[in-house]
Amino acid sequence: MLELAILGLLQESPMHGYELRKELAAKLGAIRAAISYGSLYPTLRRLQAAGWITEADEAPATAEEVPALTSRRGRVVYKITAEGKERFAQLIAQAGPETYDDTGFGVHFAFFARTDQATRLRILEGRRRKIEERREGLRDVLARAAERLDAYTLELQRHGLDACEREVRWLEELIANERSGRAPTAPGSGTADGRREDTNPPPPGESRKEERP
Amino acid sequence: MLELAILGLLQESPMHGYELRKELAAKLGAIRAAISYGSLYPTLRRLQAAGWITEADEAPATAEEVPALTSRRGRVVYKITAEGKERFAQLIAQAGPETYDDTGFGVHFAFFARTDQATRLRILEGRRRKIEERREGLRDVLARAAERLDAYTLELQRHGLDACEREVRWLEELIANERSGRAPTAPGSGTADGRREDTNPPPPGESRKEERP
DNA sequence: GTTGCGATGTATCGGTCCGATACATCGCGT
DNA sequence: ACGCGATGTATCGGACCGATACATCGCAAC
Repeated sequence: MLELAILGLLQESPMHGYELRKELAAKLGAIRAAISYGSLYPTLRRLQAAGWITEADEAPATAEEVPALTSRRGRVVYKITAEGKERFAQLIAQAGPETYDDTGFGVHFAFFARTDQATRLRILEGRRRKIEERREGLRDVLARAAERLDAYTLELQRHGLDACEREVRWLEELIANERSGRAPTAPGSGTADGRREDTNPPPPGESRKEERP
Repeated sequence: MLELAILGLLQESPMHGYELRKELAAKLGAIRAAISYGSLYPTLRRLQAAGWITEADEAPATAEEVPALTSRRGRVVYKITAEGKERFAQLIAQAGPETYDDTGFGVHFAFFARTDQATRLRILEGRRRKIEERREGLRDVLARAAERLDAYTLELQRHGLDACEREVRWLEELIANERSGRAPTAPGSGTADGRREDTNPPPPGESRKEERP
C-alpha cells in the first residue's frame, strides 16, 4: 500500500521524505493518519534498491558553490524512474483482496485520476460488495444476537451499520457516474464545473514551486 | 488493544481461541475485521505467561473416561484470573493517545458496560476532540488546497468530512446521554426499554451454553 | 547578540498485528 | 467409503507504527 502511494505521489513531482509524508497526509487525510517515518524511510530505500525510484540531486542551478569539507547531507530528493511508472501501473491495475479494505481502497481511490475507467469500475464494485457483506454481518448480529449484547455494544453496531449503508449509497452514486462517463463529482455537492470529455488527465501542477536552499 | 479485548471477553465467560475470535468479530464487527490467529495465539500465550489468564480444563463432568495414550490435545479453554481482572480494570481506566484512534476507541467503547461513567465521559470527549481535529484538517484541505487536487481525491475528502461530522454528532448525543445518566440508546433508535437506574451491570448471560465434547 | 524554540529533515528499533500456510479432527451427506 | 466444510491450534515473514535520537535553520524575545 505504502509502495503504491509513494510511487503515485512521486509521479506528480519529485519529493523528499518529509514532503512526501505531508502530501500523503493531505491526499489520504480522509482515510488514515499520517504515515510513520518508521515505515516511510525503509520503504524509500526498498523502492530505491528495486530501481523504482532514484535520488535526484537538488538545485543544480549554479555550480560555483564548492561542496567543501562539511559534506552537507541534508534532504534527499527522490524521483520516480521509468520502471517505477511501470510498477505503479501494474499495482494500480491488479486488484487483490487488500484492494477493498479501508486503507487499500482509499489509496486506490486517491489515484483514480491515473486509473483507467474499467479498473475504476471494478474497484468500486469490489468495494461495494465488501461493504455490503459487512453490512449484512452487522444486520445479522443486530437481529439475531441482540439480547446477548449490552446497550453500548448495540449502539456501536447501529452506528457501524449506518456508516455501511451510507458508504454503499455513496459507492452506488460513484458507480452510476462512472458508467455514464461523467466526472466523479456527485450532483448536489457544489463545485460542479460542468462538462469534461476526457477523464484521466495527469492532474494539473506538474511544475514545481521553488524554495531557497 | 488485543490484550484488552481478550481480557474483556474472557471476563464474560471462559473460551478457547476459535470461539474468542468469533465473539470478538461479533462484538467488534462494526470496527474492524476479525482478528488474525497470527496475533491471537501469541497474545494468549503472552497473557498466560503474565498470569492474567489460565487454562481451564474442559468438561470435568465424568472422570471415568481414561485419557489413555492418544493424549487428546484439542481445544484449549482459557479463563481470566483475579490478576487478569485487575489488569483489565487498569487498562480500561488509563487512556493513552491510542485510546482515541479508530480501533482503540472501538474496543474501549465495546466494554463501556464494564467502565465507570467518569471514564466513559473522558473517552467520549477525547474521541470527539480527535475527530474534530481530523474534520478541521479535511476542511482546510478542501478550502485551501482544492485546486491542487483532482476530482476523485476531492470527492474522497468530502466523503471523509461527512463521516467526521456525522460521528461528532453521534458522540455529542452519547455525551449528552451520559451526562444525564441515561442508557446509551439514542432517542429514536427503537429498542428503548425505558428506565434503568444503575448503569454498569455485568451484562446478562454469565451462564454458558453447553456443547457436546 | 545570543539564546532558545518550533519547524524541517533523516534515521533506527522494538513491538503489534496481519495474511498465508500447515495440519489434525469431527460431523455429515452421498 | 469417501470427501468436504466447519472446527481448532499453531508458526512465519512482513507491513506498519510509536518512540526516540539527532542535526539544521529561521526567527523572535531578552
